[in-house]
Amino acid sequence: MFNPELFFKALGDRTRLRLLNLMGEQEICVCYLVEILEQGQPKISRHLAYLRRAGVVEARRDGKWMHYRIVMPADKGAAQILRQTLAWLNEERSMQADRSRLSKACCSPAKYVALQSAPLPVSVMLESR
Amino acid sequence: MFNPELFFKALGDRTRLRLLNLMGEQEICVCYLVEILEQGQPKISRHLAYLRRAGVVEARRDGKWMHYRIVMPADKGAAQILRQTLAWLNEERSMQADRSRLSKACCSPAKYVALQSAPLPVSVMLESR
DNA sequence: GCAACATATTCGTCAAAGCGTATAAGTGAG
DNA sequence: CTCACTTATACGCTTTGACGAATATGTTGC
Repeated sequence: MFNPELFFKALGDRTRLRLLNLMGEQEICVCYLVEILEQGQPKISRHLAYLRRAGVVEARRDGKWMHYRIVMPADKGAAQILRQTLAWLNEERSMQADRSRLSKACCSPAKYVALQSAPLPVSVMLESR
Repeated sequence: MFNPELFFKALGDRTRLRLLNLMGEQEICVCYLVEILEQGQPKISRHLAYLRRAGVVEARRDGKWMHYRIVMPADKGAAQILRQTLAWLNEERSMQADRSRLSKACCSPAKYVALQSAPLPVSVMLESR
């Protein structure tokens, strides 16, 4: 029982698309999202809540931090469209720029005052072992 | 230069999804849309205008009548998502019911007072030759 | 317990969008 | 030109949603 209207409403906002783009395949901490998008923390939080209500993302608590990840809808059709959308975003220059900034931030979090003690995304942690 | 936000906003409304579902692969007259959805004519017209602004449909005038059809966006990613969305809608019971009512209305437009002289969809015209 | 930190929610305001009613615009028939 | 018909738009109203600022909630360490 999936609701297409709610699903597409969730995708109909630039900030939310940018968030989904940054989550991509991997879980990511809210503090990175705030830092990369350069938008107020409450704004990011509200959009994440919207995405969660729409069933597009899930959250996991890790001490003080919250990690968000994309969750593929049980509905096959919705899942396929979501995957397609992520691939589509991948081709946009501004979305590529966001991901590029994320990589940089992960490599040297000390440069970003707000990220000095932030937990790295899983993929970066694996790479740096 | 396609705008994902606008595109998804266009898909984020139940009435518009129903309209797209009815247009499917074929052009269709506004009067049928009004009749099948059982919604006020101005409402339908407004949603069609929204879809047109978003670049998802195009209109063709035919005397007093206006025929709308889905137009695949030039952007490859958007086109693919739109196609998948239509296929997804195809699986919904309520959407199937809409299409079923459309077929019935086309077969016996006389039953629908408002459709007595309405132009048939192209595919029905071909079948009835 | 408290203080510091990360995140979520509330509040007030504003713009966007949905709706029904009424009306305008475009077309064809007479 | 006028009337009948189809579709589009304007108007007023209500709801939704986006935003920043302030505040609340939840966690860790002391």
